[in-house]
Amino acid sequence: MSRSERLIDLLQVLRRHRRPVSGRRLAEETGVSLRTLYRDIASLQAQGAEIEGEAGVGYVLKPGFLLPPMMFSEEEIEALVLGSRWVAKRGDKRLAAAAADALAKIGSVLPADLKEKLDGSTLLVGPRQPIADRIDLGLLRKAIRSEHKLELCYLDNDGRDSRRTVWPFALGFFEEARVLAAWCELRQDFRHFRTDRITQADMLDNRYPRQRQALLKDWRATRGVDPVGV
Amino acid sequence: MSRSERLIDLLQVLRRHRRPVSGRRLAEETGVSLRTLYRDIASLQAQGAEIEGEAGVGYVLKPGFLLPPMMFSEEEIEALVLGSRWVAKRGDKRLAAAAADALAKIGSVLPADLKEKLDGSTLLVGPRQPIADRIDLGLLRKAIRSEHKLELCYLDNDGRDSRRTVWPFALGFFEEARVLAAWCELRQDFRHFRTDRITQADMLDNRYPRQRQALLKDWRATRGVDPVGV
DNA sequence: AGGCTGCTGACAGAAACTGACAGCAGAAAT
DNA sequence: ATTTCTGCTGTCAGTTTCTGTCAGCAGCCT
Repeated sequence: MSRSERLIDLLQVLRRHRRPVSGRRLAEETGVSLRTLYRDIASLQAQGAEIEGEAGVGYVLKPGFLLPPMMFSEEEIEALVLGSRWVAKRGDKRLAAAAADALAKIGSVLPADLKEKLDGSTLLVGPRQPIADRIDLGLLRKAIRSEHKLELCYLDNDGRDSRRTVWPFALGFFEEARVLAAWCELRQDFRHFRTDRITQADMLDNRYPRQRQALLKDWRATRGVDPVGV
Repeated sequence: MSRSERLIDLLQVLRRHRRPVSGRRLAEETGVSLRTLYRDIASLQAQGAEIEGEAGVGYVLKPGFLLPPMMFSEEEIEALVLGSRWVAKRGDKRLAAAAADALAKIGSVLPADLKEKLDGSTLLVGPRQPIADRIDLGLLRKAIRSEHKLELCYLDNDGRDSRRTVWPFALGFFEEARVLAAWCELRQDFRHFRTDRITQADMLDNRYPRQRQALLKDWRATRGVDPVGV
C-alpha cells in the first residue's frame, strides 16, 4: 500500500470513530508504527484535513468530505458554478453561505488564470424576492440528516397556529417557497410544511424509528398526483 | 519541490500551451530529466488527467480544471449537491448532463459510506415544465466563453423572424426562460434574447472586439430599472 | 530516409520514508 | 499530588521509493 493510499485509509478510519481515538490504535489499524502515524497525521493536517489531537484524549476528525484530486471539464465546472450561484441566491441563509464558501474554497486553490475563469463565468441566475423564513433552516437540515424528530409550530392555511411533532425527511426547493416534507405524528400521515409558515422548530432528543430513505420512498409512492410533486 | 507539487506544476505548464509540447521541453520547464517526465505524465494519467501523447508531435492536455485534494463541510457538500441537482433539472440538456456527470464523478471517488450520504441527500428541487429550446445552448456558452460573434435567427415578440449578428456575453437562467444577453450589431445596443425563441444560431469565425467582462460591466451599468434585472 | 518524438526496461545513486528509541508536555484519572 | 495515558518532536540507521543515465523500439512528420 502506497503512502497516499494509507493516508486516505487513515482518514476513513478516523471518520468511522466519532469518539476520540488514540494514535496507538490508529497506528495498529493502518499497520504502521506510532511514529509514522504521527507523521501521517501531520501530513493530513498540512493538506487541510481538520484533525484535532489532544494529549491524553486522542484524535478527532471534524466531519466533512475529503475529495481526492480530480479533473472537471469546462462544462462541468460551469454547471457547478451555476448551481452554486443558484443556491447562493435562492437558498436559505446558511446554505447560501455554504455555497459561497464552497465556490471560494475551490477558487482559492486554483491557479490565478483558472480562478479568473471560474469567477468570470457569465452564467447568471435571475433574482427573485427572497423567501422570509422565521426559523433557521440549518436546524431542519440537521434534523433530516440525523433523523431526529422535530416539534413544529406551524401557521395553518387558515391562519390557525398548531403545534405538532413530525419526522422530517426532505426539504423541497421551489421558486416561491421551500417545503419541509415530514411524517406527522398528529395526523399519522405525510404532511408538507412551507418553511415561511413555520414559526418555531425544536429538535427533540430522540430519533424517529424509521430510515429517512424509506420514508422518502413511501412518500414518493403514496403521493400520486400530489400537486407538490417533487 | 516535492513530487506532488511538481505534478501540479507540470499540469499548469501543459495548460499554458495549446499546441502540442514535446516531453523534452516539459522536462526542461519542470526541471527534471526526460525519463522522469515520462513517469510524471504516466502518474497524472493514472490520476485521471486527460493527457494525450503522440509520437513525433508531443503532449496535449484536454482543457479542464484540476482540483487538488480538498475538504468540504457537510453543508458545503449539501449546497453543491442541491445546486447541481437544480442545474440537472432546470439547465439545458448539455449543462444538465454536465451537472449530473460532475456529481457522479464526485460520488465515484468517495468511499461507499460517504457516497451514500451524497446520493441520499434529501434536499430536493421542485419540478417544472422544461423549457423547449430549438438550439443547442452549448453553442451559446461556447461563443460566450471564447468571445465569438453569433448569427441568430430570432422570433420577435410580434412573431416576426429576424436575423442579426450579436456579441454574446452572458446567459441568464430564470424560472420561465433562459435569456441570452448580447450586444446587437443591428441595433447598436444591448439586447436580450429568450433562448426558446432563437430558431437558429451559428458561431462566426471572428471574435468580437471587446472583452466579455467589460460588456457585462457596461450592461450592468446601463440597464438601470430593466425588468430583466439579473 | 531521416529526424523527432513517445514509450519502456534496467540499474546505480539520491532522496524520502519508516521504525525504534528517547524525551518533554498536557489532560484525565486516582 | 501522583500516576497514567496521550500528543508531539528529535535523532539515526535501515528500507523503500524516486530519479537520472543509458539503451532500444515504434510511430509521426517532413
